[in-house]
Amino acid sequence: MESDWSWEHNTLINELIQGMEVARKLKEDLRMPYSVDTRDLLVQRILSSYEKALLILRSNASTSELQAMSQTTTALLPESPLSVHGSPLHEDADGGIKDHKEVKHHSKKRKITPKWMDQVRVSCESGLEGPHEDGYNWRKYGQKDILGAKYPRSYYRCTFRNTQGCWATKQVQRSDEDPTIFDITYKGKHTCSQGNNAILPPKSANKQVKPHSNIDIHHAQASQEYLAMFRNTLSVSTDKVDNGDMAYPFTFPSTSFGSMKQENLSLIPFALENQSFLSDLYQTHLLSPTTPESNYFPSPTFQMDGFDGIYNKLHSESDINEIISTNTSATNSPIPEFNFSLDPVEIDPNFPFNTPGFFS
DNA sequence: GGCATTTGACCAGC
DNA sequence: GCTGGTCAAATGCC
Repeated sequence: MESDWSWEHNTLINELIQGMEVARKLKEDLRMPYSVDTRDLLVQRILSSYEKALLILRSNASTSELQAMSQTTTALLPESPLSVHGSPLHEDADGGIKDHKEVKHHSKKRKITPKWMDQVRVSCESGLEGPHEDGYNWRKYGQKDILGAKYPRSYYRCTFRNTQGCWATKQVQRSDEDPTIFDITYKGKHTCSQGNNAILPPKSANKQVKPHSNIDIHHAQASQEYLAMFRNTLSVSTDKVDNGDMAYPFTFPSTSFGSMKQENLSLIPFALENQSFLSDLYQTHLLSPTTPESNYFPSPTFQMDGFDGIYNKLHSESDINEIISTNTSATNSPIPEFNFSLDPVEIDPNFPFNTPGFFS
């Protein structure tokens, strides 16, 4: 009980601190000839922090529910170990917020589905292709016109459903507002061999996936999902649990994620966003707009397990919301346009850079 | 031929 | 009765 309150308390404090930090940053920006976009971004972040803080204060939800809410964004990863039962955060179909909910299974037609679901938003710069490359092999089994929706909803299930009994499914719904955005709802965990993969499967041909035994399954899946989602210059955001679609502008490099080298570093913003000093570090050292693309990620040692290490540090809703609440800023340039403020860095001198998993 | 996709039908929940 | 989710036959592709 006490720990429950402690968790809420810490989350609340974190949100308020974050809001304060961003407000301070905005204040600095107001003295500089920064773009309106940058200021909008900062304002959005401030509002987001305070909304979340208020939500915590107002919420009648149990601590576990709040924690579940906090973890919602980690569930950007379809394979995140999330299990939320009957959270009041989930509205019905009319409410539109269905990030997680218990899936009933008492129908012959509607087969048994695992007890968690997850929803992510994926936008594709091309606007033409669906976000079907998420690292798993899916087989489309249906398509339905949804009432009130401009575009039909597609239903996919794991290719290995029959061979390996994998009951993971996903639904893909193109957004009415922005056809380049797809709402993807994942249901069920992959119990097939894909679920154990740490290595992104090749985009080509046989689609066979080789297992990787050394990486924790969830993080492996997480990494894989991230990689796959961004492989085609996708930007991803989760639906805000509390207030719709506010997103922070962010664009990813139009480079292939097929090899887990420097390109993978573009995942880092997700992990760093909420760690202000890390965020600043990233923004300054890795994302300088004047820096050629090849120099975006100057540290060749900044690799995937480093990301995992950072990913491990993410626990609160703000962590993840900051990380994945992104928006597409599509450009035709091969060099991504990062709508971040590039402020001077204030690196915590006590930060343990030698922490295992950080600069590995 | 094998596999994936399409699409109309079926079923259960509301 | 309407709607969403799933099934399964038909079809297409490699």
